[in-house]
Amino acid sequence: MALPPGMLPEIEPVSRESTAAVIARQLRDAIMTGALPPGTQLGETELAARFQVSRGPLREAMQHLVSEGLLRSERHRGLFVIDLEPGDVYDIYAARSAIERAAMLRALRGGDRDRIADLLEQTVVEMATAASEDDPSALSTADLRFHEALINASGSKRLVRMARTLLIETRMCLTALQSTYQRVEERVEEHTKLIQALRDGDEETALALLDAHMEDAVQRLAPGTSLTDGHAPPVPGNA
Amino acid sequence: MALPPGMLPEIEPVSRESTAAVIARQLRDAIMTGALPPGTQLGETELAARFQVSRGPLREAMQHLVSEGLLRSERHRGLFVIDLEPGDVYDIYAARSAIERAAMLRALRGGDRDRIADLLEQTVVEMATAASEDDPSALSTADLRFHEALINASGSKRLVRMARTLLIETRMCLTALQSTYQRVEERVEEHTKLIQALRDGDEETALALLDAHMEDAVQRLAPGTSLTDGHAPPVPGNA
DNA sequence: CCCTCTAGGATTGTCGACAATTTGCGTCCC
DNA sequence: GGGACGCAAATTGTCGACAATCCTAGAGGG
Repeated sequence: MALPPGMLPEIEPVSRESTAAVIARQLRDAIMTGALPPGTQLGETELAARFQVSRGPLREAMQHLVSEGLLRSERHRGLFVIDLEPGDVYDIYAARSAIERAAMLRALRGGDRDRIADLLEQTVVEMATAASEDDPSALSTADLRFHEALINASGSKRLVRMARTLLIETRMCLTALQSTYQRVEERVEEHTKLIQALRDGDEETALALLDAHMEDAVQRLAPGTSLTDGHAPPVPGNA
Repeated sequence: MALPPGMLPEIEPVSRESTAAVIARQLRDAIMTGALPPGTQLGETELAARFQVSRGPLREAMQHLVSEGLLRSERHRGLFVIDLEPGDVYDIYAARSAIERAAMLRALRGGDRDRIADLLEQTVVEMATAASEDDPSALSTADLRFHEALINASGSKRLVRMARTLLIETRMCLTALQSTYQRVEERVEEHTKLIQALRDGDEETALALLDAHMEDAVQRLAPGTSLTDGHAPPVPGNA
């Protein structure tokens, strides 16, 4: 170990990521941003040619996305990008509400409230920047990064893992219904208030704001449904 | 459609499940029950021979289990059954608490409280039977089935999906620390009270009982940690 | 005696080809 | 003209072999 530590940061093996992981990430992004619209069929042969790999690694990537819930697989038929029905929007936000509530609780009680608040504020700055530049896509990305950061801050491996798919699905929702969104100032403001409550250690307010945040989103994306009262989703595409 | 409906129930194609899914399920069970102890290395070649399939479908099954979090994959090294550290126990129950709280809320507000309560009571009967026969393994299985039923009753695809891995990990915990468990009557009683609160629609009591149930389990499995106050897990194996 | 380098074995990663299944269309019979 | 049957194309499922990578053990040199 002749090299002093800290000199060459992040010098990692040329291929630190498996081929399948790279492909999965690319497809994830494509699905998330809407480049691959819901319902499209993904042919293995075609994709293998596009990525210049064999069908083996590609299948692996696809299966990963299937188990994440982004693709649905029909045996001997093909793989399709999931399409989100109104019932799914309800379901996604109900699940997110559960996860983020838990994450917030752990952040509140975990100790480093100020450090976490600082991290979150960073993403709000990104939101504000995107808002001032009138870039809805970047705004949604920053929004999601806020929630991702909150969940990461919880320090729970499993909350993080479970949230990954949910946040991607959320992004799909936002992409699909980008236009019908609220005033950007309001959207930024909601997050700012959330951070303040966290910084103050005000559990009741923080959880209430979080619930309201989710409730707002659900009512905007799937009008007529509600998280708090157990009102049935319009299209119950659930098990 | 000459056949009257309801006559031949569940007549499905001979092989409705993919090969990989069958293998994955078998391995899942083996891991869950402790037949494959934590830390075991799973060689692809060896397993492929045991299951009499090629490495293709087998790899697919393995990758599925990896993404579920039951196996950990070290590139070019092999696949290993995860071993749960005390910090993981904390993490598992924190996540379960979040999921089951949400499921309980939806069950409470969803409508069919009595129907759900009946379903749950069925699993408690299983628990009582296992208890009277002094079969700890069956008791744990029934216990898990209670919670699985609760989450299924929520009607949320995503809660169900996220809970699957958690319940398997819970089973691993119970298997590993089977002996140090509480009085069986108490264990059955806790679930019974939970059902009663659900049937009554008493949200406050139901949620409090659920929290207490989780807190009890965590303190038994990982003494010194607590879910409710944010007390740090002893071995923070988290990100 | 310790460190380094090298060769061996074993395991995973990748590939191309073959087999099984499904779907859609064309044809034939009624 | 309507319906059922059967064929063919396309796609997924499966397989065995080859290549790349990593750990281990041993010899050699300092």
